[in-house]
Amino acid sequence: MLRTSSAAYLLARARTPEPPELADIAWLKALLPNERERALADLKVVQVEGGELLCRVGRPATYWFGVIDGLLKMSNDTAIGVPITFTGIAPGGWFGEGTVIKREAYRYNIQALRKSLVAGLTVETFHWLLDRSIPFNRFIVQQLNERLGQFIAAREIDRLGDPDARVARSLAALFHPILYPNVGSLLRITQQELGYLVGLSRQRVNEALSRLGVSEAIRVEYGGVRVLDLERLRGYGMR
DNA sequence: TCATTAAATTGTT
DNA sequence: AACAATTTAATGA
Repeated sequence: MLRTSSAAYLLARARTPEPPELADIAWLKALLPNERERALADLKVVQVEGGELLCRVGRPATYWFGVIDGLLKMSNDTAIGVPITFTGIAPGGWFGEGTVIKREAYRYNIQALRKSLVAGLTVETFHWLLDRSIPFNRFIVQQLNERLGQFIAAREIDRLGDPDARVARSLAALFHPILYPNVGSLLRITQQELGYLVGLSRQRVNEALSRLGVSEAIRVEYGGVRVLDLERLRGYGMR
């Protein structure tokens, strides 16, 4: 039961965003009043159900997306059909700027792991801001820089043999304060969802989380994980 | 608002 | 993969 969403469909369902949802968009606050006004007018917010695809490989990029609430995953289908997950995208995270800048087609699938609120800025407005706003450019540069760091870290995670360490580092990535500023100290994610992201069974994730809890790096809660010590989580299993 | 019931999530085998 | 226990969400008085 996998529903797909065309850009037109998303647009048709979009509603005008309300202040509480937009209050947490970091880059909006840095804009000049007239630029912010235009961005606000262009922003669309849609609710997507768990399992829905926001963008598909090959579709032309029409929006730059941001997660208001919920959890998404970025993945790709390999030649043999086994999808590989690149990363999860948590509240406050924005993505797709690489593709939007080049005016190309999406190179990955973005799927909602559960019901989520997603904001979209059109390519036109994105470029309009890129052409005149220095704060906006700063945000984008920082965004690209941080994400590069995260992808390099992800390569290391893949090579880690210890499942506990993989869960720890993947979790730490989702608590990245710059890429996902609105996660806070409590990340709403089920152990099943975390299993999808890390590529482990739910049982193994459960086991890993228990140990991370014992080490005081996190506290396992119903339907989520609370970070007690982000540094400890990042360095779990290293010596 | 409260009690009951269904659904989701977790911990364990 | 299956099970029971626990927590949350939904429902209706």
